[in-house]
Amino acid sequence: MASLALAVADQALADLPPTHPCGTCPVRDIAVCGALDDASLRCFKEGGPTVAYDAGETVAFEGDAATSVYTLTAGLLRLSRFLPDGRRQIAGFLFPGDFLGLTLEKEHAFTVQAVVPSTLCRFPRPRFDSFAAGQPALERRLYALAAQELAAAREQLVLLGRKTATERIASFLLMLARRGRAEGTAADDIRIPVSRADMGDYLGLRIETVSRELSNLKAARVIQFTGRQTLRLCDRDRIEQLAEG
Amino acid sequence: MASLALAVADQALADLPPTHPCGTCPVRDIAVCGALDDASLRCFKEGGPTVAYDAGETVAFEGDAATSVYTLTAGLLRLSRFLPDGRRQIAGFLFPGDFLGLTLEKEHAFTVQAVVPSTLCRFPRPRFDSFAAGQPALERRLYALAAQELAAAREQLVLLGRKTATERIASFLLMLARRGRAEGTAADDIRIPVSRADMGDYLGLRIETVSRELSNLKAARVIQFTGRQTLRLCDRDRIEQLAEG
DNA sequence: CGAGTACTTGAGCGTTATCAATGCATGTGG
DNA sequence: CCACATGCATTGATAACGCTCAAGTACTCG
Repeated sequence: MASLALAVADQALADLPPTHPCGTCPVRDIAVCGALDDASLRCFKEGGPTVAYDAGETVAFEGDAATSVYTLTAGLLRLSRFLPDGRRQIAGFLFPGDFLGLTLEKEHAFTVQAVVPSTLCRFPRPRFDSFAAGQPALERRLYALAAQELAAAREQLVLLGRKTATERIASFLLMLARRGRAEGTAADDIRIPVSRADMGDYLGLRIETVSRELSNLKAARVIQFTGRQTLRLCDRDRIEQLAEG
Repeated sequence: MASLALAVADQALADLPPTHPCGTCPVRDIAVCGALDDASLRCFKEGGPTVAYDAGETVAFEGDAATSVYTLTAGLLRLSRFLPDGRRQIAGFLFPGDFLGLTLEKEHAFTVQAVVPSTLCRFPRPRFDSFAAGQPALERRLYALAAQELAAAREQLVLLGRKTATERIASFLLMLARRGRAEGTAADDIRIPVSRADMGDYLGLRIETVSRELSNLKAARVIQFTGRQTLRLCDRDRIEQLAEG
């Protein structure tokens, strides 16, 4: 399946001019652009710049006019909302290949920030919309992405509304394990790509609680730290049990 | 805007055979079907039955094969997830005109139940998918709906992850007020269409907490009950302040 | 009018938040 | 190379918010 997609992408790229920016795009086949053939892509990308952000930099503030949409080509972004007194909720993370701009609203509903140095491929929204209108495959892909994000958000609703701190941490680690596996990491090796603070604000917990729960799992020999951001699942059955209550 | 949509719908309906089920559909112009002209609609709906459920009945269980999609024509549905020990989280409610089936997954991710007696317009999924493939307007509408649901789910993430009980209740009441206004109710009159139990499981609170918070708002003269399920906002500024922390 | 269900109110407890201190890397300048 | 600053993570003590358990009240419907 993946190899088929790659083959198709290679085929398409073969016909792109050697200097075309999409020729070296690391997420060419997994991003929305994957819905386009080479001729469309060539036209599509004409003039759209690539932009880079350092760790911590803000791509867009909540309330800003959403004049562009993006594909994340490298790095990691977070979508967050701030309450007036400083409380923060992270609504989700964007990984390479993910699309930023799954909305018809004219303003950003969340603040978008780089967690680590990141690069994005930018498309002015009017251009993107008019282009999409003539490309049913692209629109279908957008729908598929939105449906997928919706499912993920609803899973997170269950976590935030009804799971205990232990269950939240266990669920989060399993989610990372799943993602890591998809990227080819050893099945039980996990890299937590964010700080404890981001983890807490994603899971609806304070940073101290995150730390304590991780320490509990370590003490129970369910996980084993191999670094501050890396760990190994020692007892996958147990952690799956913990994640579901 | 609404009147324009109605005019277009009337135009289209004028050409439908008098006995066509869509002719009397109360949500004809607001549902996904609104993206279709009369000829398409006539063909689209051919043979798809209307189904009815009593309050409390289950339309689909989590894990069931999702063999159909639906438009809710009357009533109210809830999407819920149950944890092994009986905890329940309601991920959302569906109101008349809403679409059930915004996913490409083959199984239902949530249990769907009628909150009050409800009727749905059913479409076998294979038929719906093949039909949609030839109707860009329908696919665009699906994307719009998914994007809208995604935004709503992310708002709810903020509520569940970071808001206090008081803030959750206030936010919920304002949401109902907004919805009521869209349907033409007096601006500050609210009908809570669900039980306290449903309210709690939607807001990540216990039923007792919901009750207590409502009592607090009543004691503070911010709201005034006109019935168990109906109330009036006496101090909208205050409640908006409460909702945002 | 009576039975059953839904909702409200109360008392006490537990999980997680808050406040505070300590630990542990990494980096900088003397 | 070490002293120190800085940023992030861990650990501890205490408190608060919302949960649990229990009783009481008020609808709704036969």
